[in-house]
Amino acid sequence: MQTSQIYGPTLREIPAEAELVSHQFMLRAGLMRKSTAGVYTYLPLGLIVLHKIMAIIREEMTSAQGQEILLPIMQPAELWHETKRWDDYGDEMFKLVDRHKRQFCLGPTHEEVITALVRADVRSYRQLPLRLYQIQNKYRDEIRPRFGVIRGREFIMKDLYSFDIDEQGLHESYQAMFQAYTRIFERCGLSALPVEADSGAIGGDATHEFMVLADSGEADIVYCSACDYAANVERAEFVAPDVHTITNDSANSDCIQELDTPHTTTIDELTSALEISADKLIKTMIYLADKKPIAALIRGDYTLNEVKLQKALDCQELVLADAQTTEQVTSAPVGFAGPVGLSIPIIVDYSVMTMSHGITGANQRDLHLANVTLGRDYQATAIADLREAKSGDPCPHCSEALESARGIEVGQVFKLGTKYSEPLEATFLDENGKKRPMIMGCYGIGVSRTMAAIIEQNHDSDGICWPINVAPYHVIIVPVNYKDEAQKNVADAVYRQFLDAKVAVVLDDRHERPGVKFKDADLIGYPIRITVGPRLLPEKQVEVTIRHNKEQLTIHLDEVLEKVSRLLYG
RNA sequence: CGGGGCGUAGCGCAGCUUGGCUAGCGCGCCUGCCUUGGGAGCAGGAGGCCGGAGGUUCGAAUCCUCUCGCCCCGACCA
Repeated sequence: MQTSQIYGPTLREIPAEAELVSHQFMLRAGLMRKSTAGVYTYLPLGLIVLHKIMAIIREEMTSAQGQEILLPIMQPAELWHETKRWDDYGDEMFKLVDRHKRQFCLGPTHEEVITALVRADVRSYRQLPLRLYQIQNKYRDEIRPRFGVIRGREFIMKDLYSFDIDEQGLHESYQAMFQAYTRIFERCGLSALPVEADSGAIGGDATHEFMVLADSGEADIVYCSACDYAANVERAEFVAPDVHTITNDSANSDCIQELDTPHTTTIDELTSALEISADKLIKTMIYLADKKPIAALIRGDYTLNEVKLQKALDCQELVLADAQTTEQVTSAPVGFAGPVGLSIPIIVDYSVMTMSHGITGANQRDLHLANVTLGRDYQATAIADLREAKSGDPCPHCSEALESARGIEVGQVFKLGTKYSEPLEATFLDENGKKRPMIMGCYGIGVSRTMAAIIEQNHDSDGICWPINVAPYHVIIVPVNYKDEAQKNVADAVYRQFLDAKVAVVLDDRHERPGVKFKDADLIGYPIRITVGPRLLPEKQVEVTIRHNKEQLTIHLDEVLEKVSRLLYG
């Protein structure tokens, strides 16, 4: 291919809308253009990269006994009603109506359709296990599309669904996918970390997310450098404290004392007014769980994790109560809530179990209570792990201090169990002729997002440094002056030589000044650049530049194909 | 959905507060000359419904109302 023929206009300036480097470079290098918020057109170079990522995925899916199919984007509402997700998925789903007033959605995910497909055709355990996958556009009406292709409303995803006869089979499918994912991201030139995760709206038991560590990532994760524990903070657990410590401590505690705390409503104000540290305080937060008020208690210096609280409460909707509700429930202004005397459910974090001299709100204006003790002064409806993990917290496996990082989620694997096969009645007859629901798993990779993640991890100030496996082309040949007969002849000859050797090569045949061509080559990120110029040509030599480390080699024309091939393919 | 910001040439922006001549600048684009090792130079040129609708006014990019779109922060998510 010749660069003059490639439709991929490069931009000198950074488009105002792009915040992340990956987004900026994808636009500047001419890989894609925006169509509307969260929706993009891929141009030739960008599409080649996508195809390369997909090819890697397909190979690994095939090795893991995956079979490719293509499910519809447009899906009927009835299916989604069967699993109750038509409403549960809510505003995030693009919904549409046909001329007969029938309702449809653009698939945000495909559990329903694929389960419906399999239930129609699979009846016997002899037909299982099945691992079916697709690479398909998905649609989610994101509240706020962001970061270019990383949070789009239309995006490309690979999703595989496994159907097994029992837990053991599911476990094998899960492991097979887990390992395939590890290989896929490695081959894409990414360092991706599998972390324990929360299963969210899709539901299910075990789940891991594959995170590409990047400061620009949206997910907060913690990991242990002493063992292999790693988790999304939504999920990261704390070990429950020893029960014996609790009873002993509370027996020794002093009686409740009232503290005058005029206009002192926040943790910060309390610590300075009372001259104590935040770990002596008990934060009481009033939430509305499915519209009913509940109180959640956690130590003053910790952050409450709403995902954990929602799980502990087993509710659909969880929001922090408004001021009015809080005042009604606690009969005090916001900032003076406490557990003593409350008549709503009280969920207590582990951190509060061992606190015998806790300071809490008194449910009365300008008043707090000291020495508040669980079991004596108030009762817990439930005790749970509600705390959000952060750097320095103990690892739940080995107690070493955790470290924190941010990550871009590029893939996730779920054990779904019978969450979809039961409501959708995807069943089979086992060897005893007994009807059983299939045991399912689902496994996704954000393909378009992976492309952005690769750029986040592989770039410098000049542009993208594509890993070879996903580079749109491997080599670019840049004649310094293509109008110069000698340079043109050599450049053309080297180009032909590489073409014949089946190397993915482009020739910069534009009559541009060299600076322009070098800048574009760096921006687009061809792994190897071969410069044909007047300096070395008399010696029958060319200059070979390695994009990712800027290393330059002088190579004789007779050896250029061989040496470059070795650089590329080892 | 709450908070903030922005829509003026393909891209990046000025002009708007205080209404007034033909709406500007840089980059890109076209033609010619010239130049060729890191986004050159000279000369000429094309390109605008100033996001849209309504209003105020003798007169609106500029003021008012409504609307659409885009971006950022937050709550939600591959």
